[in-house]
Amino acid sequence: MAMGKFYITTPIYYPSDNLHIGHAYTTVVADALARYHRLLGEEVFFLTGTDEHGQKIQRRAAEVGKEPQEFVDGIVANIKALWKLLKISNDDFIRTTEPRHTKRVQQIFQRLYDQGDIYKSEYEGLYCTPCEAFWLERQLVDGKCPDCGREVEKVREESYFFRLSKYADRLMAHIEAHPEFIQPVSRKNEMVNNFLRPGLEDLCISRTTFSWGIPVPFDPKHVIYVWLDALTNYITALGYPDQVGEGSVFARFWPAELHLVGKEIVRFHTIIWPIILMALDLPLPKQVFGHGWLVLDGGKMSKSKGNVVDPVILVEKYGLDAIRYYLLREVAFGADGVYSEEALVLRINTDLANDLGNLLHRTLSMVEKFADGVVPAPGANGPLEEALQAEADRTREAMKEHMAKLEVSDALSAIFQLIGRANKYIDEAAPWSLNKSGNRERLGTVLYTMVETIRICAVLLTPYLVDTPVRIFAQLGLDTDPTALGLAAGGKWGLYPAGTRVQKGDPLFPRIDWEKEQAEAEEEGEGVKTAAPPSAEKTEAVPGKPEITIDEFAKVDLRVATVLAAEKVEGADKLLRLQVRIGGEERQIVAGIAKYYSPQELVGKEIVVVANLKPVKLRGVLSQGMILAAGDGETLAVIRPEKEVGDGTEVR
RNA sequence: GGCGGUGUAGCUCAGUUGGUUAGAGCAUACGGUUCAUACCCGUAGUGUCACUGGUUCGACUCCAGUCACCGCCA
Repeated sequence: MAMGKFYITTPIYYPSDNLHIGHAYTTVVADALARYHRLLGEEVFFLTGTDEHGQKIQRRAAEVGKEPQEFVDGIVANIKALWKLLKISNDDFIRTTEPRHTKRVQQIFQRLYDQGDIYKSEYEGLYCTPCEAFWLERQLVDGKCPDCGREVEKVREESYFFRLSKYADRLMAHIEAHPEFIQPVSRKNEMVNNFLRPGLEDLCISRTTFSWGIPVPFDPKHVIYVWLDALTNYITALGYPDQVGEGSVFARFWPAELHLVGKEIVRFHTIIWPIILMALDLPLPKQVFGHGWLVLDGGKMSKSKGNVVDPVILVEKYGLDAIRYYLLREVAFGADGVYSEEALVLRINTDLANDLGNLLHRTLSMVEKFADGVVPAPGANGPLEEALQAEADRTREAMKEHMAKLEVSDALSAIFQLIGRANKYIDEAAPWSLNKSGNRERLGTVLYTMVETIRICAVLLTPYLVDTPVRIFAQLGLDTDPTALGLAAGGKWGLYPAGTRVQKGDPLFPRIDWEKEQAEAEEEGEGVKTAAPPSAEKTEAVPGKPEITIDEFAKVDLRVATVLAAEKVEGADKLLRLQVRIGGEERQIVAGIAKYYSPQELVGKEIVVVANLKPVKLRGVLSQGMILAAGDGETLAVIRPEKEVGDGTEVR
């Protein structure tokens, strides 16, 4: 059978900060879809990357005294490490600062200019010089800059514009003719009603107010603004426009089947991007899906709110597949979902530990106890077996139907229904009774059926969980790759070779005692809390600790930080929750200083923090560092630079 | 202010073109089982389907209005 191809993309992320669980969510979903299509036997190209230009990055880099390229290199390394940790199976990773991208963007710009779709004109706006930002009349507060309150001035700036208006009708027609193009449909309505119906204005696509970008090829004082720079990654990564001949990656994979994007960037992907493609005379992507956000109680997570959830910490704590499962299962795709660690633990315990993990564990225990660890050949099927096999087939079909509609959560749900059926089957078939009564043939059938159902579940789970299916296969005594045969063949009943010796191991997912965990976190919090101010007992001897070398001292990254906000941690009388800025980065630090400082008196002050301390949770609140303070238990003083030096400055 | 959406069991949500006792998972209670990670299986629920009015033989499902929340835009 001739198999299709599947080109899927994530947004390219902006490396001004490390990524949080929300970015991981998008990418894990894309990964599951990519793995699923590979399992179907399709040729898949899965692209992700980073959007590295722009004023914000230029400024952040300057704040920490780095060149922009050096700055993004560091963050991009972290992003790549994160995708590796999450076992993201992307086929390429494009950075907009790579020569392969920049030269192609310039080629695209040149072509659009040559054919008259880009023209030079003037942009007039109200400009705040200190903020380097343009504002509209109505955005001003008392005629002043809404950010800093200073005067704005009317500025005329020469700029390049892209003729969006020219293609508006064509785009409208395309959206009407292809209802699946913008998903979910609520997003389509927003785009049509808010932008297309009122009419499109030409788009300003260059800037002269900053320099960190791709220069306009024939007018280098302009840099190409984000639209043409970032969106085009989806084709430059494939080789467009210079490597498009027969047999090229571009020829094979464009147009994309799916651009997965956050709902905040649907507009760019459904209006600007298609029009760029139309101007280039290229086919449009089949679908742009705007998914919801993973929100924490109260709002989108953001650095400044201090509610950022670091996926690295979660993976360390709960394991990769637990996190992947939670992300893929908990949120109905398209809608916003609420993240909470408690919900995560609940999912791990009920679905992964109780249902799936225990199913494998109890099955292997029975194979060991009742059949000396070797899976018997099945005898004749009874009605129970027929029903379960039919259910397994139905599950595979349900999974396919849901995945075709990007209903990842529902697909997983279907698989776990089968797992539930398997648990029920065991109760109904009651192998322990068969063992007691000595009904060997029937017992063999039942044990085989149990094992084979689990094998099929493992195959079905491979798009979502990456380590678990392999572990299941290993415990079942199989040394093959669960994905090897694909979905159709590998999901078929009866492939498990009877006579195989099982290799029972540790439970797949240990149950997590949430209550206990919370209690321990509290205790840990108490411990750190008392450690934060140096303890009184140590003060009698000055050389209280063993000698260290300069290298050992150098491991501690001490930095000046500016306190942006502070508040008491609820339920803890010693703890303050501080939002601090360390150069380009904002963080939350919990410190045991509430008895000595009111929240207000630190705001705006520069303090010194240990920036590379392993993050911990105190009273359930994440603390990403430690502040330095001198104290003897009676008094306590936060260490501050003797004069302002700017946050991010190294202390040594 | 414009456009759109949501409001269903304690919690998170499903509910197809209007049709008999409104569903699932989790949590709760009770029962069963013992192979298993105090696990699994079964049973039981509780709901004025936001509110008001209308259309209809019949509305959670259609229409109008009210309230609350949310999204996009201005």
